[in-house]
Amino acid sequence: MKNAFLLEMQSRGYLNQCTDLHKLDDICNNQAINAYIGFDCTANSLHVGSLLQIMVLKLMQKHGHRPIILLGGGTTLIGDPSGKDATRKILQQSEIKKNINNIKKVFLKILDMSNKKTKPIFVNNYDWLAKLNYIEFLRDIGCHFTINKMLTFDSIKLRLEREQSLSYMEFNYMILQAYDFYQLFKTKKCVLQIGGSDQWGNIINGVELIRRMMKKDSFGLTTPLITLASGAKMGKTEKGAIWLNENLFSSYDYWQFWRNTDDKDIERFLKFFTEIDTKQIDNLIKNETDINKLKILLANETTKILHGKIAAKKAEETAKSTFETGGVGIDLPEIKLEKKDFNKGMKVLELLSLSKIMSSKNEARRAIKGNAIKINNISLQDENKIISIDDFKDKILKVSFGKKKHYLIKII
RNA sequence: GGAGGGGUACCAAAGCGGUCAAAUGGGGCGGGCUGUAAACCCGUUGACUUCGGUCUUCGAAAGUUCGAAUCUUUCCCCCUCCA
Repeated sequence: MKNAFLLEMQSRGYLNQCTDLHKLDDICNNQAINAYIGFDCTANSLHVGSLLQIMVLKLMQKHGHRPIILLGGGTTLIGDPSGKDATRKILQQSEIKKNINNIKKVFLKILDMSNKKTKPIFVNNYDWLAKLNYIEFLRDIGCHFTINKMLTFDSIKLRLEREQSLSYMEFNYMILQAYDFYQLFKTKKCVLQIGGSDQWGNIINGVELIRRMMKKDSFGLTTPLITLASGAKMGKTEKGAIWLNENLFSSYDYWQFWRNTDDKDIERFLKFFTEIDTKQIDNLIKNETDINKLKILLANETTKILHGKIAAKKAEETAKSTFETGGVGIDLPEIKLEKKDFNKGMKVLELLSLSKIMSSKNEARRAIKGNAIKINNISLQDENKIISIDDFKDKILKVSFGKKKHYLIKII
């Protein structure tokens, strides 16, 4: 392999499987290619679980190739059964549209929009899928798929083996995705589809379909599934989702997320999620004795990519003043309350629940009993304490829950 | 369509008339140790409370009972086998 793009894919650990790496290598050496990745639009933001794919798109741009971003308004209506035990909830179209708009913002921030040659193309498969005629589709496309083979794909097989029901609607998902690739191949000269390793089946179906329909070569490539050192999937879980959209997850929290990376993950993550040269990363890993410095580097670089330099700097400084000197950082979440509420003083329980720091008074009580609440860095023992104006310094009250969550209550 | 099994908290799963706001495990959150790490140990995990209690919750509704997650009826949903 000699193509710079693919070599870097490899050295960063982005390569998992490819339909024909040698041929793809040749093609990439001779021309700039268009490649696509499809993103699921069930939520109104992507989370870090999708970040690796986005980094791949960014890397393509770096090497002069053009990314195509498929925001699947059509397929989201169906729901990919890959890796799922149960049918997803069915979304309304209007909701999907909203999601797409919001998700798109992240790409505009991360990817380079200025270079005409590599400027990403956004497509929505609703545009072609919605127009399909059922009978025609079955005759033209459906005839290329055998049930025998479809049943052998993991997305289907696992679901059936676990005796979970699979609707006919979901069963069709892989055909639609194959059709997407075929469309993009035909209309956008897209020769490569990239996806997570769970997409392998869906991807090779597309490659097959293109071969059958057009007698032409196309390629599929998957990235590895990233698991955390703890074994958990990255970015998931209902409560702890690490959203990429800033309105759902602040740049400071994002910085903190990376700062708290497991020691064992640090090398992989530097390669996956930053643009630092891989040789330089190897050096850092070898020579840096303070792993926390690497974590800060990781946090800075990742935050820079998503939220920009200034946000990264602010987050770093806030972390410094909050964790190292116990002070007050500018980037800490601010909660504004009115002055008149404090005229007669306010019970801490009231304050904690009203400010949404705690979701209920009971929870606040429990936290106080568990020694988890600090007011202006002083551990709070008395759940009946009354907070008055005098407790504020320069109209600001610092409230901490645990060691890591700090809030500023501001009087207005 | 016929026969059987089942729906319990974030998830898995016990309970099968009162001692059940519901065992246990996982997850979450917090505390300790540390390095804002891991591992480990401990606590906590429905809401409100004047801390005495009060209210809501075991698929839904109605009923039996002094008393129901537990019994009865109807309905909804899921699974297995047969057609």
